[in-house]
Amino acid sequence: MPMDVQTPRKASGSATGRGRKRDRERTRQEILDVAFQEFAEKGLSGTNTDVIAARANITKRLVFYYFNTKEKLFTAVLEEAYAKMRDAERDLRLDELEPETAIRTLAEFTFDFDNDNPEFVRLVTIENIHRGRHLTKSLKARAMTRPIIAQIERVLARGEKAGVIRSGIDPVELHMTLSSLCFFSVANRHTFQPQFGYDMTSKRARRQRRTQISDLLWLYVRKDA
Amino acid sequence: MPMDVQTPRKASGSATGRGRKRDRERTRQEILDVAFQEFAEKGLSGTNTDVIAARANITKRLVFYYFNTKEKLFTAVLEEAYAKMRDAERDLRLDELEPETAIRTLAEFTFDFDNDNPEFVRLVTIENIHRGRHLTKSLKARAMTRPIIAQIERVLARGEKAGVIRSGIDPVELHMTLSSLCFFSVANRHTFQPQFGYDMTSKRARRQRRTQISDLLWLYVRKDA
DNA sequence: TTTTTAATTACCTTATTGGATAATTACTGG
DNA sequence: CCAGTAATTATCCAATAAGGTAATTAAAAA
Repeated sequence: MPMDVQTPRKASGSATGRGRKRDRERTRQEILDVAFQEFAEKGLSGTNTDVIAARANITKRLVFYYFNTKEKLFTAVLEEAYAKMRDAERDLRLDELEPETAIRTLAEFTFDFDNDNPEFVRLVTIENIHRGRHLTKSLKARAMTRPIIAQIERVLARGEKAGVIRSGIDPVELHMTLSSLCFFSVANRHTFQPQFGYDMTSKRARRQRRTQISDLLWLYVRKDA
Repeated sequence: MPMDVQTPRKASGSATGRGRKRDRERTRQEILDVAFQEFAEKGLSGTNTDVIAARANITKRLVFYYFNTKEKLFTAVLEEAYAKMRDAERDLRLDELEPETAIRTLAEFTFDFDNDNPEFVRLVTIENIHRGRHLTKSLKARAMTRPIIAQIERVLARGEKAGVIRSGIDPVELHMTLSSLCFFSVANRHTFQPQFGYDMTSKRARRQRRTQISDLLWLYVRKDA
């Protein structure tokens, strides 16, 4: 059921009345923003390019003018979304924290990010349904993950040296464990809730889960007494 | 790109030549089986009912004759898939195992189930993209989960009494933690691999992850020395 | 056998939707 | 201020696909 398709840009905010200033970057970005929402909401085949155009107050032709195909638009949306997350990760500055705090900060950050950005989680989920074929093709993917893995590596090394973290932990494995726990709490809430009566969106459940995951992650890496 | 749509049932296996015996249950089941594969592969909007019909060697009309709408067919597929998993869970017989073995068996079972049934994982993922609206409507969902939660509860109680498991563990929370870890390793492998260079499908990685999860789960519930 | 019921098919209809063609018009550099 | 470039629109199209109508035929009941 497509929503009502408005005519392009009549009274659009800052515009001059009929048609606004031509601005390549702005138009491109508006398409990306709307497409992000639409793809996250409806998936790849579920998304209608007409609707994207309408919501961005432009003609459909423009969408293809800038992105050529629906798939390429999806790829661009995906890349931008990942880039935002990796940027946020980079600002974490785990190196300045003592090991336990660093691990817990990482856990809480990841949990908060996923919970605050369910559209991002949905987008990643959708990309997995498509077997990651867009991300694989794009392949700036690998480079982007290096910083976070490197940060984790350094925390583990410091903690080991300080005698508070056990040895032999694979930073990628750690990251996967953490991602699993955080991602699931957002991605699978809709099937989990009706089955187990556990509403993961409530403030209380969310805080509890956040603590739980932080504890679990620390338990996983810390050196036993 | 729909695959070539064959004409209905000409040389179909056990048939008599032109058209086979009319069998309500068999036809229904064949539709369900094909639909399961198609939905798991292509999602709800990505699936074409023409293709389902062709692969089941029947006319499209029959699909609607038995299931009325595509959505209802999807719901039926989903219900059957869940039922199968819950059945397998029921056969676990955790009550006959000592606490640590029971926890590890549960962990390994869940891991194996998800890894052996990626189509199931995909189907659940797709249902989450649709915000669980089919499962919610069906609502035999809740009843089906009771057995596994009850089993976990009993294991925890026994372990507590025996002094090997700590108190205060919520069985649903435990189940969620385990599901997260296992589900992610299948559901998100396609975005994880190109980003982190970690191939979760290899025999070695799979065995390692399985052990890892079992250890982590036990670490999570066991009573500290 | 005949009648009835229900499984099955052939064919149709209408809405949707990626993407294409071609004209237009707003900026920009000279 | 004018010409060229590039952003933008209006319009079209062919393929797809969910679901419907009505006839047909296999099996069960009588």
